Formats: sequence, C-alpha cells, structure tokens
Amino acid sequence: MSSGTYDHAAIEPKWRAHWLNNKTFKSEIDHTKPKYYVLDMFPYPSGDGLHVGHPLGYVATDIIARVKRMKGFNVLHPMGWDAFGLPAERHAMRTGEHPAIITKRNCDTFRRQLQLLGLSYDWDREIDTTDPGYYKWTQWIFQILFERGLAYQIEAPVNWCPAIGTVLANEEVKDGKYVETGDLVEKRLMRQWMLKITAYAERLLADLDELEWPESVKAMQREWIGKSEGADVVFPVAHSDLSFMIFTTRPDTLFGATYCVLAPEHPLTLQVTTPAQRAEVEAYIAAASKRSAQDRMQAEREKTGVFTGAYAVNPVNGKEVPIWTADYVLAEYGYGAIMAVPAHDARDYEFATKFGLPIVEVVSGGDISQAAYVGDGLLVNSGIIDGLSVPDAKKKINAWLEERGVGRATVTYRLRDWLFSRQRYWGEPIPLVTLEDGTIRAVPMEDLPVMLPELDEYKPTADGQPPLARAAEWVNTTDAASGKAAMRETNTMPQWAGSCWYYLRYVDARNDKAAWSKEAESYWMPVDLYVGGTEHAVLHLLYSRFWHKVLYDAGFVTTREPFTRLFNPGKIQAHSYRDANGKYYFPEQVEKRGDAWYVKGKDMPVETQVEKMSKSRYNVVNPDKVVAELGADSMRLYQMFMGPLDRDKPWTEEGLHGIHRFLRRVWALIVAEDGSIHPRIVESGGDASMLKTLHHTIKCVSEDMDSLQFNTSISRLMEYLNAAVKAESINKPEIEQFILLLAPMAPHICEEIWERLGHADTIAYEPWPVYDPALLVENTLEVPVQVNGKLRGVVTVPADADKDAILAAAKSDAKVHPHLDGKTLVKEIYVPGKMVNIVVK
RNA sequence: GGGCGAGUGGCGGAAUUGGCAGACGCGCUGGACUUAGGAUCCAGUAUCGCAAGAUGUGCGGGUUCAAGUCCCGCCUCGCCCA
Repeated sequence: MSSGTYDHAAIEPKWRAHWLNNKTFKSEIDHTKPKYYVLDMFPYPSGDGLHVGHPLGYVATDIIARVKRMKGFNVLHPMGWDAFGLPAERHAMRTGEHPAIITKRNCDTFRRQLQLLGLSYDWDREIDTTDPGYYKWTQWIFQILFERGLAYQIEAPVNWCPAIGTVLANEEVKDGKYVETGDLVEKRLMRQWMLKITAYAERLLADLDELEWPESVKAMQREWIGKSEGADVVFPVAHSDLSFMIFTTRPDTLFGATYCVLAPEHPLTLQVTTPAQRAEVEAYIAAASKRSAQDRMQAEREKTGVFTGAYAVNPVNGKEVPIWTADYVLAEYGYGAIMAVPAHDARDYEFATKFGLPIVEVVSGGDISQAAYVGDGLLVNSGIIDGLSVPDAKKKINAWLEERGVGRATVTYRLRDWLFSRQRYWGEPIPLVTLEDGTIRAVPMEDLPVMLPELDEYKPTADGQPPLARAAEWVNTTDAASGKAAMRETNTMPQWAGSCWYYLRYVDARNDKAAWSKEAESYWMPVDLYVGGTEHAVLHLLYSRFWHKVLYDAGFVTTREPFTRLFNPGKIQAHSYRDANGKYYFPEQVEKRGDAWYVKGKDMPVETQVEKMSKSRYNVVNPDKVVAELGADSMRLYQMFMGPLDRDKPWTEEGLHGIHRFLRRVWALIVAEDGSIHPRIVESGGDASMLKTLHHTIKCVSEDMDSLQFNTSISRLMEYLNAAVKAESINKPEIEQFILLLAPMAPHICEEIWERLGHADTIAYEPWPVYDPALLVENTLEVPVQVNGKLRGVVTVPADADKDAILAAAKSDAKVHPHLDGKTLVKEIYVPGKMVNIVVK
C-alpha cells in the first residue's frame, strides 16, 4: 500500500476526502483562542469554470489560514457564490432553462474545482446569494436602508443599455459603453430606486485613513468620492436683473477673475447674448452639442469659445468682466458656469492667451508671463485679502461673501447616489409594495423573503416593463398592514447587493432567525485580511463600506469598517497568439519555425505576446488539467513561486515542472523506493550542520510568510532541500520541522509524509516551528574586502575579532595585497560584520 | 496634464538600515546512468576576454569610502484620474 514514488494522483484525493469527511477545517466560536478572519472575494460562478488565474488569491489566503491555525488562531475561512447576475439570465433567455438550475450547476463546478486545490474552507459556511435563505437577509438590509430614508425613488435620466434591456449604474458605464460587455448605453428617463450613499460621503472618505489598504486603492476611493471644498459665488449680469451661480475651488483668486464662461448648454447663454453676437453663439452651441463630454474635457484639445457680448459683475470689486461661452465648461459639472482666473488655472490660462483676455496675478510665487501658477503663495492685487496665504484668503473671502449674501463656502462631492434598481429577472426582488394611492410600504419581516416568481420568459415586457411584470399574480398582492390591494415592485437589485454584506453572513451562515447573531459578529468581525482583485477597488468595496456603516448606525454591527487589511493579487498572464487579422489561436494551434511563430501547417504568421489570461484570448490554462497531471500541490506552490503576489506574471509550463521536481525531491529525501522512511532519516546523530540550516530556514520562512512573500519562502525551502540532499543523514525531528514549514503551501504531500513519519493526526493543527536565535550565532565571519570600493577578496575571521585584527587580515590577504602595494593608505572603513573597505591612492 | 506603481541575465525573479548584484527556479551547455528520455543525478551558465582583468541593475548627472537602493533631470511600460 505504501508506494515509494511520489504519486500525487493517489495522495491528493486521499487527503481531500480526509479533510472533508473529518470536517478538519470547521470553525466554531472559541473565546479561548484569538480569532483570525481571512476572506477571499467570492466569485461569480460563470459557466466556463475556473482558469488558473482565478484561484491565485485563494491559494494565498489558504496558506495564511493554514499558517494561522498552526500558530494557534481560531481561523474563519469561508467561501461562497456571488451567483445573481446577467450571464445566467442571458443563458436562460437563450435556452429557457431556469437561471437557478444554471446557477446550481455552475456552483457545483466551481466548488469541485476549488476543492480539487485542497483549499481549507469551512464548507459548512458556504453561501449562495441566490438562495432565498440568503437573499431574505439582503432584503432585510434593504428595508433598514428604506426605513432610514436612504432609499428613494426618482424619475431620472438613466443609463439604459438596449442590448441587455436594463439600466446601469454610473459606475458601470464608461465612455458611453457598459464596461463589462462594451454595449452602447443611452440616456433614458425612467423611475428608479436610488440609495443615498452621498449621505455617507464624508465618513467613507475619512475612515479610509484607519485602513491597512494599498494606497492606490485608497486613492481611487478618494478620487471617486471626489471631495472638493470651495465656494458658490453669485455673479450678476451687468445692466440686467439676471445673475448666475458659479462654483470655484479657489475663491481666494476672485480678484483675478478676468472673465466668466457659461457652458454652451447653460440656460443663460443665449439669454445674455447680445444681438450682434447671436449668430456666432448659436453656431457655437450647435457645434458643441455634437461633441462628447470626454472629448470636450481633453486637456490637450485646442480651446474654443465665443464672446456673448455680455458682461458680468465681479462681486468682490464691482468690475465688469466679459461673459464667454466655451465647451471646456460642462453643464453637468457644478453649475455649468465658471469664473475664469487665467493667472492661476491652466485651462483658463490657455483660453485667455488664445483670445487675448487679461491675465491678472493674485497669488505671488509664479511667473504668469510663462504659465498659470497653481501653487501656494501670498495674495496680491486682492484688496481685503492682500498679503494672506491661500488657505487664509479662502477663509476670509468665504466669510466676506456670506456676510453680503453673494456666496458661501461649500463642499461638493463627485460621488453620486447609487442607482440601485435593475430591470432584470435574476436578482433580489426589492421588498416593497405600492398601494393604489401611491403609498410605498415595506413588506414586513415575517413575509420575507419576497421570492422570485416563476416566469415563462425572462425578457422585459413589450411595453418596456421589467421581466417581473410578467408575473401578474405575483405583482398583484395585498399590503400586509392595511389589507389593501397593492402592487409589488418589479425592479430587482443590482448584483452588488448580495456582495455588500456576505462577509457578515459567513460569521453565522446557518442562522435562520437572524442574518447573524450579535455573538458571532462581535467574535469574528472585522475581516482581518481581505484578498481580491483591483477591479473591485471602487465599486464593491465602496458599496459594502456604505452598507456596513448603515448597519453600524443601526446597531447591527460593532465595527465601523468591515475590512481591516486589503490585498490585491496580480493577474496571471500567458502567451497568446494572434494573426494579422486579430484572430487568436490556441497554443496547440501554432508552431515555432526558426524565430517566428506560425499557424500549424500553414503559412500564416502569428504574433506572440504575454497577456492577461482570459478565455477571449485563447490562452487559459485549466486547473483540472494541471491538477491531474502534476497535482494540486505543484500548482499551488508554483503559483506562489512565480513572483511577488501583487504583481502580474506569466504562467509557464516549464516553471510548473520545476516546482513539481522540487516536490519529488522532497518526497525522495524522506521516502525510500520501497515506501519506507529513507535510511538517511535518523532518530538522532544526524548531520549536525543541518540543525543550523533548519533554524535559519524557520526564521526566513516565518518572516516571509508574515509579509505574504511566498516566493522567497519557497526559495528558502529549496535551499534547505539542496543542503539536505547533500547531508549524510538528518535527524527525524528536524525533517519534521521542515515538513511543517512546507505544509501550508503543499498540504497534501505534507499530510502524507507526516502520516508516514508516524503521526496519527492531521498536520493542520501542529504548532508552527519556532527558531532558536542561539543556533543562528556564527562563530566565524566571512568579511568581504574592498579596495577603493571594488571587491578584491573575502577573509574569514573569528566572530569576536576586533577591527584591527580584521583590517590586518584583510590587508595581508593574498588577493587584496597586490591592490595595496605601493599605494598610500587614505582611509580604512570597517562596518562590523559586513564589510571592509580600504581606500588608497 | 496629474497621481500611483514598475523597469535587474535568454526568462520569472532575489538583494534588512546604502555594504559581496544576480539567491531560488526555469531555460540552455557539457557529462553520468540509460534501449529510450518531457525521468534522475553531477558540473557550468550576467557580459566582454585565453587569462589577468574590465564592464554591468532603463538613460544622464550628483552625494558617498561604498548606490539596484539616496538626491536632481529624463525615457519607457502599466493602472487610476482628468
């Protein structure tokens, strides 16, 4: 039964079954242990299954979870499915198969694939956002939002995507296209549910400071929230009763405003235009309407604009300044009108230079004859604020404006409220009903979940109503409180809803009385380490922070933030092959001839490049195949060995084989060909030098693991192995320590070896090795010797040798001496334990 | 245009506070064992050079006894924002 060769295909299924059957990784609240909550961003279970790029982060968190268990932590490490979403619904439209069936099949595939990797999830906590037992609580949270006045309806121009028949959130649209599919998006007026995330803008911004997140992600969130402090200022139009409001972030530069600009779409633009300018302005407005906002904002684009003939009065000094219209001012931003301060704004400077408008310096420190000066400095030419710094000037001028009722300090945010309704079938029903008189009522708690009705068709109705409107019996209901006839809400929630709070469900996943218990929440929360891709840097992470804060305010959670530490793994790339027409080929369809690549058997050359692994690029590697051929341990270890976890890096078959070779050598070190423990493993009296090597390895591996540097951890283990295969014999307790170090990364092979070494219990909860600093003390030092900064030799000296002795040894060294001969000694530098440098002339 | 990150052998990548550049692995070269090798083992492998030696971390300067690492000025790539 005990095979002597490393047979991953026998070992891995054995241990996977062992872990599942024994519920090795089941976690329960245990107040005697410190907790550690390590979470992966759960996947959308697509029909394509996983490629090797997907589980990169899962492998990393699994290693962390396993190390933490060995270090005595009570680890919560769950997995689930973010299973609502468009692909299943589209598949349903094509095939008529119910999305729930498709979803279940996909989840089964994903679960099987993840289990194949030996990931140590507590599968008893598995969740599925499409399970009514889960979305019941998603609806419950929606009602908390509704009751707190954070959900409201508007009739609003929305991003309508005709290709998929639904609206999209602003965040899902870029350059007029749906970011996921590239389908065109148009504006359409519709009734929509909104969530008032803007009410939390300031807290979402401020609390970023306390998080251990990558700075880049924090920066993205800050930019997305887009706080800007400034002032609203009223500019009257000269010789008329009209006036317009502008927003500026630089009220301190008001005295430098030498003209104003109204957006072409601004309602006053035509109104203020003088008859003489009318034709020109009208033509300009017509031309501007054809350009996209994106195009108009392009900084590089040549500025255009037209004088309206009218003047505005600068409220701070009564001066009349010309009013222009120009398309670099957008109607949607601020008030669609600006005061232009060419001396201190680059765009205004360019515009003023082009059209010969005056440029007046009001902040000293730059050279406005050359360029706009946007830095700090003392105010000049500015009446009451002369001599002040920029921040002081802002304060004083804001107060001045407010006193006179011509302006006030304001804070604006780029963040907009969250458009929360979708005209889709496969999402959580919004648990509200509308009475005949228009009153909107929440469905009471005891009637949740509002289940999705069965439908024959998943398309919107002919008159453009959401698919749920097809279920007439379901839509027509009664209000529980009044007994009156009522209509159900037919919009569903966006896919983000389920993922906004799933980390809370995991803490108490099987609770059918509440979304989670207070005890479980206060024990497990917050998430200590959250790992997932940067594609969620803004949306998912901002939305869930928002819900979390609402739940915090409502008293349901005890932490202000859900995710203490965030880590973004890089992407796995692979070679892709593409011909001149842009068509991709699978690696097995191409061949190398000389230095160039061609389609196999044809004269069609292909370009090869390293790109992100994806189905559309024909370069995915299937983990099932890798596991079958080389084993899950090889795959896990290779993924961690490829390079730093947060960097993009290319997958290579050869690298994978190299790691597999390492595992075979580990096996062969310990297991003899007949399956017994190799005779080099001895109870005592083994090679003494290996003890020091072991403790050095423990130190390095432990430190590297703490900082998620798995690639160097593995290098250290390889170095130990290289030393071990050269050793005559190794003490068994030492080799056991080595196996413990390897176990979190390659758990199957280590469990097997652990068992063969005579242990009955799983290795998963064995204590993590601790190094003995005393064993790392060297009694001799190898000191490199430089002459004039160039390495000339290395001397070996006793560790306690003093400076003079080391310098003497250095100077007399056979390789060093010739470089000193006949030269004048200038300086001698000895860095204790590190280096000698002798400077000569 | 702004912000963040990156740039080191043929390749992926190592390198506490400035202190032996290229750990570890891949690939490659040579050898051993083999009927065979996508197995295993041994040796070598930054570049130029027979060697001594010289050069070398995107480019150009600088600080320092000493720079991949610090400073100044650039270039290229990636992401985010405009």
